[in-house]
Amino acid sequence: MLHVAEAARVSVATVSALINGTATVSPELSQRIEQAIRDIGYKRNAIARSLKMGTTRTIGLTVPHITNPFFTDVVSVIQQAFDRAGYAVMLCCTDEDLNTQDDQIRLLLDRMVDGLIVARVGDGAILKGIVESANVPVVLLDRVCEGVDTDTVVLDNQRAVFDAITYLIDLGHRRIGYITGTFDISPMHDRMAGYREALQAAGLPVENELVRFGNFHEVDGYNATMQLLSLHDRPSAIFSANNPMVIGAMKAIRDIGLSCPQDISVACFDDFPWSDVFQPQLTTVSQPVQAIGEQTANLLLDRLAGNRDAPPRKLTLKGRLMIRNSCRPLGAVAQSVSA
Amino acid sequence: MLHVAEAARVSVATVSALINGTATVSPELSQRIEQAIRDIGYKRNAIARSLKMGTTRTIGLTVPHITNPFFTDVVSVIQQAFDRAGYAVMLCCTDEDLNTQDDQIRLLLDRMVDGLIVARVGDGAILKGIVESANVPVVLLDRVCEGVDTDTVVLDNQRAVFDAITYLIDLGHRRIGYITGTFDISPMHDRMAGYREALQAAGLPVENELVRFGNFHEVDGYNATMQLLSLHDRPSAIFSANNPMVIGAMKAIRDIGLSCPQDISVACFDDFPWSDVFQPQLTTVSQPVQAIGEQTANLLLDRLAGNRDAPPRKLTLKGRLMIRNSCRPLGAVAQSVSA
DNA sequence: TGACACGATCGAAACGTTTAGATTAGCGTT
DNA sequence: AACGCTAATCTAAACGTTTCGATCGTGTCA
Repeated sequence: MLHVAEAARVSVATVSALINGTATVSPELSQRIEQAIRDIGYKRNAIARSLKMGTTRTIGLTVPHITNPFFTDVVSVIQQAFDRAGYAVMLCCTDEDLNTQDDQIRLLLDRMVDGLIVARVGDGAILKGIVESANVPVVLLDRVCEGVDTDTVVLDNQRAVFDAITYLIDLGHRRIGYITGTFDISPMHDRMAGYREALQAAGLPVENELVRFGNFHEVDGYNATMQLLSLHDRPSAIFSANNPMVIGAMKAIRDIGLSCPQDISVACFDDFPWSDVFQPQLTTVSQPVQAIGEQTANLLLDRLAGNRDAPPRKLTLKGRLMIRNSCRPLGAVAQSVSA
Repeated sequence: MLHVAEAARVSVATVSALINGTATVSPELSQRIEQAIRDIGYKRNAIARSLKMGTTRTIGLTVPHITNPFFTDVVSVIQQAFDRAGYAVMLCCTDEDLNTQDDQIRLLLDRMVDGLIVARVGDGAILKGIVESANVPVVLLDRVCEGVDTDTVVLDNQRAVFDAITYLIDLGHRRIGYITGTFDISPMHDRMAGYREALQAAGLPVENELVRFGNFHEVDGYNATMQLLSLHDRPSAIFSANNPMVIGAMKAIRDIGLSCPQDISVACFDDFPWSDVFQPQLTTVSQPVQAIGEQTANLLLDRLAGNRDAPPRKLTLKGRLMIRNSCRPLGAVAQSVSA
């Protein structure tokens, strides 16, 4: 900017005024300045601007895994929304690791991001401290964090799983295997509650041997399913509480020589774009990713626009059970077995 | 830092020296400073530091779509690599739009990113100008850019498609539909060359009616396949040059009442994590995403480590044909038809 | 004609760091 | 006792902006 000012024989203040439109500058000088800008190829240094203004027009976004299609879709929507609003997005993947997450959030705050969207991981204690000491708005995505009182967008997970399990029960299933991630994040907790609630509502027992834990990855779903299928009285249906693990479940079913839905019914949380096309067409709980992404972005953009003092807002969206052909009525299975 | 200095009764220079270890500071002052840092909860302002140092420890990454599993995987690997190296990643999705891409790259450069990874879009002319005027290292990912002489990581696309089409020909297919994206990006150009080459090597004609263009999205694959299937003499196999479009192709096949591989064989570029599990199990060209991501990151990290003057390096990796069950020997098809 | 308002422009401080060079103190040498 | 050397510390400039308040013509009005 100094060079531009010199070339146009004006002060830097005038150049700044013209660029930002913060004061009127005469047509004559305007033209000289614009010419100089073109000649020199001047670009405003956003870092210096950020330092002076105290705002970076950048937000931080942390998600557990970007390869999980749910997060991929949501990240994509969020990225577009902030792009439209002239913000850049710094993306971090925490890989479901607490320390990584804390490091990354600190990194983002050091860089003076104007806001933060966090699909958190693990225990919320440190997060709570960070969020409270940071003086930027934070939106929690997908996962609530007890004790952290801030804007949040989540799904009604309990209800969604309740519906899915109830559907299986209505089909005649009585022993339903359940593969879950660890309970330290709220969706896993709430989904499990939906499982329990559905069984209890149908007067069925919640059997510990039917509930298996994994660490969200495909391999965990594989191992969990192997265990479920080697049970003495094996389940007739399996529900996976997330989407990568169901791939593992399907591999286990294949490797053990069974097939879905003939031998075992399968449903899971989170939809795939190809669910309609490949066999078996999975019955899933579909999350409104577009809405989730947009609402999350809007909550943060609203805070960034200055609405800092409004009380925390919590948005709860509804999932939708997408019934396809991966679950069979148990009557039919029983018949074919007895036949 | 000023407050810390005051609280510890030292100068800011000493605080800076201690924090960065750029000079020895006495145990006594060290302790006072560290205490003050803890008391105040001081965090170094990375923006001010960047302004002074001329480096942000941030890189920019632009990809056409983050929802394309290929880019998702690569982005994930790159993100991890830079995370380990202490860099933040600014992610931008260009949505295959040239103007969006140019805007985003300019945005990233204004923010003084230390380096750039670009999976480019459209015509490379503007990109060329931007890259040359930017004085940061740039690595081209997945797509070369004629005229832009910089580090590049690509797949041997022509060879990969040659292998895939040759495989189909060996199965007995003679009329092979080909769905491609526009040729302004090098992979589409090279893949098409592989298609031609394979046909010519087998003495088969390249028929225009069998080649359909789309804009990379699922819906384009759908439309293209609809056109191919309504041809008077319809193809016995279809190859999709990217991965979202094959989903559309499968939907078209289903909607028209055909099935794969019984009625039509299908193969495509880019693997899915679930290809092994769902039916039909797609035969695909698998890219070594881990290696691509790592090599790309390494090239840039090497430049960032100071190796600026080495000549541009171009890495070409090999794809791998994953043969599954979505392609049928044409003999068998012919028999079942004639039977 | 002098006072005044107004529009255009500029000078300089500030944002929070890093760092070159100056200063100071302590200590051994001669 | 004077000197020089080293280690520790500090002063102040610089990075590239924004912005407050000052300055300076110019035209208007009493």
